Amino acid sequence: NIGSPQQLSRVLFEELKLPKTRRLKTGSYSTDAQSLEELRGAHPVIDLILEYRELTKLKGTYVDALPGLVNPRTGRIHSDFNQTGAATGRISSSNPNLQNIPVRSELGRQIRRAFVARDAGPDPYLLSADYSQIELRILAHYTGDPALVEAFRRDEDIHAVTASQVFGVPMEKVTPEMRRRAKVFNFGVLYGLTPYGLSVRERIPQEEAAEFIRRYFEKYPGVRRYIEETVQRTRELGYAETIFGRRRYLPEINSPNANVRQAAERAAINMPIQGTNADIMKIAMARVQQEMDRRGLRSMMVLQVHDELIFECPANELEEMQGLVLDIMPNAAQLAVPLKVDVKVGKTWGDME
DNA sequence: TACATTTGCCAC
DNA sequence: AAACGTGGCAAATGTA
Ligand SMILES: Nc1nc2c(ncn2[C@H]2C[C@H](O)[C@@H](COP(=O)(O)OP(=O)(O)OP(=O)(O)O)O2)c(=O)[nH]1
Ligand SMILES: [Mn+2]
Ligand SMILES: [Mn+2]
Repeated sequence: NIGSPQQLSRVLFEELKLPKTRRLKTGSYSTDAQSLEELRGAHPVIDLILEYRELTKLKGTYVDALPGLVNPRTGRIHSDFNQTGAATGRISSSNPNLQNIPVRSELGRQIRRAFVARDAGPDPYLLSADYSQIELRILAHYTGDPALVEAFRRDEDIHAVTASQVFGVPMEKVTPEMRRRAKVFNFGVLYGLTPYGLSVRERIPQEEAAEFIRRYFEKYPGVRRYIEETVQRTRELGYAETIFGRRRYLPEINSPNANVRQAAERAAINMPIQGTNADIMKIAMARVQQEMDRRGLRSMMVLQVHDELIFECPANELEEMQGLVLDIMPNAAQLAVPLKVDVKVGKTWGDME
């Protein structure tokens, strides 16, 4: 059974005697996609296993599961949005989780296309409003770092700048996939990614990884100061907090166990920023809905995906809704840098422009 | 049958 | 996973 990591591991490492991957805490060898990537070329079955994994993941979690969750009365999927779902202040979504609908692979995007506008008037559309580089903007506010602050006042795209530098290509040649990986790098380094971690993820030598991270902190020196001050402050107070005062208690930050303590330190670095994002979003949601009610619009707020709101709108309300979210969302908080929101419109969630 | 744990992976 | 953070879900496996 390819779906059993235990059985798969026995075939790969005992019967086929392929090179051993990293060890899990139980002593077995990992068969996750990251590890299997390294075995590509060692045996033709590896590519097939990776393909099997992608297909069974999408089929099992989404394609098979979602149709059964359509409410027969409304013909719609009704997820739970859990107000206290996350320790940072984020909400979570369950039964089903609509905050992790695929988007990355083309096959995944096909699943997203199943979410369509239908019930808002005679000619309904979906409208999405997503904050641009949101946690980097909050970081700029916290740190006051000159390079970060200047970049956002000039409306630059830091994810793209990082991509251009890390992949050694001019800005015009940065692809969406490169920008996505640069995003992982930007947030990863900010929240404690180590040279070891980066070397494993990007399959580069640890020295090279260390050099990328060194350049990141050299470019944005305020970030290191933020990290050190935040960890120290959390040690003293016993909690981390957002700009708006939301707290997360982290007693483990004073643990004698170094692993436990360091994990708490990374959580402490993350919480004020991820949590402020959540606070801003909650403020924006309340104000947007209030304004929609006040104007008596037929548009509906249907989804929240952490820094993104999705509305189902009649065609004749699209322009007004775009104006409304662009008035309210960027002004939900006044930070040291502007907040920016990207609006897209489409018939399905999978193709929005 | 019910529930917990482990492994893996989707999203932000 | 010691080794970015925050979640939820499926399948296999183990226990009661
Ligand atoms: N720690 C961490 N946070 C992430 C990661 N991916 C997304 N986030 C957080 C930080 C982002 O600012 C926030 C919203 O995600 P988005 O995909 O919308 O990215 P972002 O707004 O930064 O860029 P964008 O301009 O919308 O493409 O979620 C990640 O891999 N690690
Ligand atoms: Mn965003
Ligand atoms: Mn987003």
